[in-house]
Amino acid sequence: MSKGITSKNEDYSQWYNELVTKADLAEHSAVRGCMVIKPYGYSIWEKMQAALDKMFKDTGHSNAYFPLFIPKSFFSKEASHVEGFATECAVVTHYRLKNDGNGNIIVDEEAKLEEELIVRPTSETIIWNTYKGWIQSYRDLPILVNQWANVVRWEMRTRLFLRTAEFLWQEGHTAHATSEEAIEEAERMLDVYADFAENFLAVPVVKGVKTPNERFAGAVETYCIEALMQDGKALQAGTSHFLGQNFAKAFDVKFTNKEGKQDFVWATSWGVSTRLMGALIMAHSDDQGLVLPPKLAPIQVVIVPIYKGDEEFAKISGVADQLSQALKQKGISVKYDDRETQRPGFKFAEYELKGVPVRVAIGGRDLENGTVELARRDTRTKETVNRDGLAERIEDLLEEIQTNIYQKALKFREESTTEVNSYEEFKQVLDSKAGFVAAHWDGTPETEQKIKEETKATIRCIPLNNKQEEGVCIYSGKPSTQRVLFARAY
RNA sequence: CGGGGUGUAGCGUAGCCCGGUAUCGCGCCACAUUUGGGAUGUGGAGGUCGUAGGUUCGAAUCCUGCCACCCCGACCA
Repeated sequence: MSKGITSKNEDYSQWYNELVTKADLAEHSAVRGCMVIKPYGYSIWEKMQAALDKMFKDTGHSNAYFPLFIPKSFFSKEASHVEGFATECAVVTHYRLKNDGNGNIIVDEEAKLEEELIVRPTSETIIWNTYKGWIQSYRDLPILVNQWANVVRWEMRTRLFLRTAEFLWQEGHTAHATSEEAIEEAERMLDVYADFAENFLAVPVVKGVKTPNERFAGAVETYCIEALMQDGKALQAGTSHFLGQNFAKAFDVKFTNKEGKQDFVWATSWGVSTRLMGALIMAHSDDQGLVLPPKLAPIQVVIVPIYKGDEEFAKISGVADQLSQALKQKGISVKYDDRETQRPGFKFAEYELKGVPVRVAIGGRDLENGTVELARRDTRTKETVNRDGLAERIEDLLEEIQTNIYQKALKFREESTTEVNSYEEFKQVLDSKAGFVAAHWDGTPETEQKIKEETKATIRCIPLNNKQEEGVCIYSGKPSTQRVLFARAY
């Protein structure tokens, strides 16, 4: 491993790519657009899963699993849905290989599937086909199901975690008796995502709704959380959709309501993906490597011994083991790095690269003084502290770090959000400081499209509970009642 | 998918124009000395030059196809 990584100011993209590979999060695989998530990266994802899964369960949802393959005919049942996904679907056409006689393995043309199968890009169709059999009466509702799965979207251009051809995610799919209840569900799950982003990822997000242009294919309304990365580009971190009766109508899912009348079922779907890993990396990390929020760090505390000779090493290990035990009792994950093959400085650099929030170094002087050197990753500061009450102190420090990196990200977002009142100003801000640009918009898809073509900026969302104010559209000059958030986005 | 670029040991590279089986650094292995911010010395191992063909007495080098990655566009979580 070479020393250091590219500075993020020098080349943000390269900084990101190097960070992902050098911090051992993921690497490219032999398959185009697909990544291998390495153990360290996967353990962060597992922590995200655990936290989210609990939040889903706490809001009444259960996990289930639906097939990877979807009959092609299911797709054509919802017009806008098929339009949205058609261009990026992997299709299974055959079910057997054979030897061609020359030692080559080829597709057996005789083993052609009668109906081709789509590798799911999302599961609405297979799930609504299934729900049809589950729902007869209002008494069967609501259905509150989530699945953890992989999906495939044949992307032209991929980036580790941010956009890969195959990615991991969760997708919630719920069915309700009324429109109100479904909207409430979509909003509830948006709140769950925002809560997760802010309290676990330590990434502040804006909750909002998408414009029709940016809406999910098949949705009536798409809610989203938008985060801002350190390069001033926005990242959609999660979406929650109110699907209306679109899928119920496409798959003929009706129920008998309390009045004894037939009605179509109301639906939602919502998801977050391994893209959150990208958000996590780009929101906090620096030129020394990852900065992980303690709540998602696989290793929260690392202990590094600094010793001369076996005897001192043994004594330090004794102190380290004691501290490890005390920390573990508090539910803090700790690693004592007693490798004799690496020197302390090397270890310091390595754990900084991997984003371990707290480092404890114990040396000969500490043995004499009853102290340790306590270093925090977020500020890269260190101090010598007494061993008494150290576990408690570290417990507090972890919380402080969690709060600090959130506050830092929040401050950055606030400084990177600019209100503009003219198109000139709009373009100037986009090019000079980027970030979110709050501007009046006339509400038409045409204007949004023009602005996108001319500036690469899209409307990230119309914030929920947005302040209403009189104004004129920066592009068309037509009247507008509120500002929307524009940004260049991932 | 269109334009541009790259692919040589685990990583980063020289060599390619002008064909003669490969350079350097880091890392790796052994031993010794070291250990409070990426150690030093000595010795050693490791390469079908992305891949498949072609030209040639001979290909990392020339030609063609394919694969992958990076940057820019269109598309998208």
